[in-house]
Amino acid sequence: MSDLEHKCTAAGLKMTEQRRVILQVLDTSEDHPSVEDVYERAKGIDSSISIATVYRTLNLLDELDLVIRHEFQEGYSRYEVNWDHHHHLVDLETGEVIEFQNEELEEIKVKIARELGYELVDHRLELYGKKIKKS
Amino acid sequence: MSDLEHKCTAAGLKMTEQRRVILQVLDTSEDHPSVEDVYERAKGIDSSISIATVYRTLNLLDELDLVIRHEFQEGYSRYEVNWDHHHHLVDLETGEVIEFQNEELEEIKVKIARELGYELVDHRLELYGKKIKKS
DNA sequence: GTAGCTGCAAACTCTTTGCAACTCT
DNA sequence: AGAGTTGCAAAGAGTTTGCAGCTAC
Repeated sequence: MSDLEHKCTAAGLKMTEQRRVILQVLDTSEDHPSVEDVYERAKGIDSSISIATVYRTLNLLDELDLVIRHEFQEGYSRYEVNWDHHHHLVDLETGEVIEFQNEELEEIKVKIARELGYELVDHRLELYGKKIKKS
Repeated sequence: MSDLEHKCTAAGLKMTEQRRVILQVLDTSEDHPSVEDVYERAKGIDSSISIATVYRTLNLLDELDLVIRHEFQEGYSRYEVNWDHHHHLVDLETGEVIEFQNEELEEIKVKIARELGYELVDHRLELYGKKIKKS
């Protein structure tokens, strides 16, 4: 039983076949799949699954904070398992998404929020860039 | 003639009555209005305006970088005039949006991108927090 | 047994678009 | 005059939902 499954049952969710499949898809995806992507991959394992179930499951996982929903200005959502905290750099030429972490950044964000009189609960940072060509 | 109007005509856009109204709305809005908000405010000035025109105009202004489109995880876009560069802290309890700037942050972002082999073109940062209560 | 979950299809929200009429320049 | 713009209504994309049947617990 996977870590994700544990967390779901611990939260009181019934572990149905469909959910098991969706969790497996998320668990083994190295990218940031859209709902459609998750649906297609899940259908490869169990072709009877419905996209409504994918939507409902991803919404549940998002509420439980087991998954992170991204809106990279594309008009739809993309998801990833909420393992470690990191941010994204989107390659504007290829669409490739690169993950990174930066401790200095984390400290500054907390500091900024505190200076404004706020306790930081969540935040999002996305960088958009072009690859530097060697010349 | 407003600064925004100047930039639009300079970009080759025809200055129609509808555009003048939309620009005026954006110019005088202190918040981050949705398309619906802009539409409602514009109708207050010229009730014959259509929401399709608002969508088309905001898309044009976004392409010209005269306006910034935000997606605060709400399922729709919000806009603001691209005057000075800043970021947002969203109050999770009231929905209030607070603007801030931070030079240190700007430097780190450029540095992170460069370390990943990228030239920073654009970026978005949003903080989500709760007001610290005095006790 | 039953509360919760599913698939289906219809509905909903936000946004875009084809078209004929109109209007800036 | 002519290219660009508009309002309208229809269509499109993404997402949610009501319902009857099914399933994990």
